[in-house]
Amino acid sequence: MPAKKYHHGDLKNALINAGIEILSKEGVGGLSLRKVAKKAGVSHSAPYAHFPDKQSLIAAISTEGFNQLYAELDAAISPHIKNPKRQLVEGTRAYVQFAMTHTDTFKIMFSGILEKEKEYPAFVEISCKTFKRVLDVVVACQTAKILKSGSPEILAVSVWGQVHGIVSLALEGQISHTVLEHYALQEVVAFAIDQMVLS
Amino acid sequence: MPAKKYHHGDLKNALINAGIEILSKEGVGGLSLRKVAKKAGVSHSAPYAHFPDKQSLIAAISTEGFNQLYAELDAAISPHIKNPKRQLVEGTRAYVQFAMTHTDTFKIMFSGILEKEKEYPAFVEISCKTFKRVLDVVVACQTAKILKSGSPEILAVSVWGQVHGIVSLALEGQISHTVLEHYALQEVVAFAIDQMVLS
DNA sequence: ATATTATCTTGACACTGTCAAGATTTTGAC
DNA sequence: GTCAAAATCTTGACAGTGTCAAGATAATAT
Repeated sequence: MPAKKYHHGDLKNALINAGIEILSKEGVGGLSLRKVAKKAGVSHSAPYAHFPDKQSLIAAISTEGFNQLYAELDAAISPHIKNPKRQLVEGTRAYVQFAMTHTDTFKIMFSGILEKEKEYPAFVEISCKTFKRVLDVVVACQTAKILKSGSPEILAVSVWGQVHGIVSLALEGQISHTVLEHYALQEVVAFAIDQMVLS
Repeated sequence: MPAKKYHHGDLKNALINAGIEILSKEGVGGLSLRKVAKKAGVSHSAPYAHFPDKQSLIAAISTEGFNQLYAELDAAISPHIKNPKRQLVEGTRAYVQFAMTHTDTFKIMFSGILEKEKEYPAFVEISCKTFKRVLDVVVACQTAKILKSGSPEILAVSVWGQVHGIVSLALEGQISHTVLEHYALQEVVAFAIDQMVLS
């Protein structure tokens, strides 16, 4: 860390990381461009040299979140090339783990705070890449007769939606105490996935 | 509509309705207390006589949304007392329909914009009541051997999460074009639910 | 070395949520 | 019915926000 120069050197990434940090400490509501700028040690308008507007910074943070999610998913799945069922189980476990560990990043990625996601190519790319990874696992499970045959895309959406929905409801406090007091979220999701598995 | 008096008469509900209207026209990002006040024809501070803060108005709007969701769910389910499977099918259809028709109300209900939902008793009540309604259907399906036996609460969470997750992903544009171009959202959800049904 | 570009600062603007002080109306106690 | 208290609404102010314009500074290219 050199002393503060006029030019920051890597402000763009510094802003993204400052944003992620604020997000985890103050939540989505506490995330402002000016706070991010201050945390990065620059003036309140400096971010505009790197992001055309706040939405664009949010897109960058979300993209970074997706990159991390993909990495964790892949790390959980890859060791089990020969075992489709464990791919499914460990993948969903990693997804739930990510959501619980990086709650607010997860929210900003999926809760519609980012309004025109299609306008951010990097976001679309990693988002599609992630879905493709899910698709791979689903196809592997289909050929192993662990999941029903049929359109793999729809089935992948079903599986992802299943996990995503339960996690989302839990994060919003919509899942009744009687459930979450007796079972950990991971168990609930595992149960749900088990519901879809054949035999 | 009487001419404008100093006292509005039913400002609280007028504010809620103005909020819902703004929500549907400008989305979550366009919802501000001052716009709501203007639309209701009062000064920018008038809302504070009825809501302690913006979160509280959002809670009221969300509560109203849940009331409507419950009503539509119930209307779709009740006609089929003797047929648990149709209860399940028509209930999910109504849920998807609600989300597609009142997209931004749905978002404000479930996307964590409301930060401390537990502090709003009316919200908690209708939210629990809705879950109970889902639970009823699930139990009926279990006794009819249409859904697996086991903890009905977890199963209800699974079913609700399944539908909710797919709908949420679709609303956020996270479901690939190749899926949503060839199948309507209702079909995708129906497929997913069919996946859980026995036989 | 100089011109161009990228980066950053300062200052301003309209908009936001929120509060305080006061005006107006309704309600309740007698 | 009168009058005090409470509820409702307005006006004015404040700090914080996203965003833009103008200018300062540094890096790059010619």
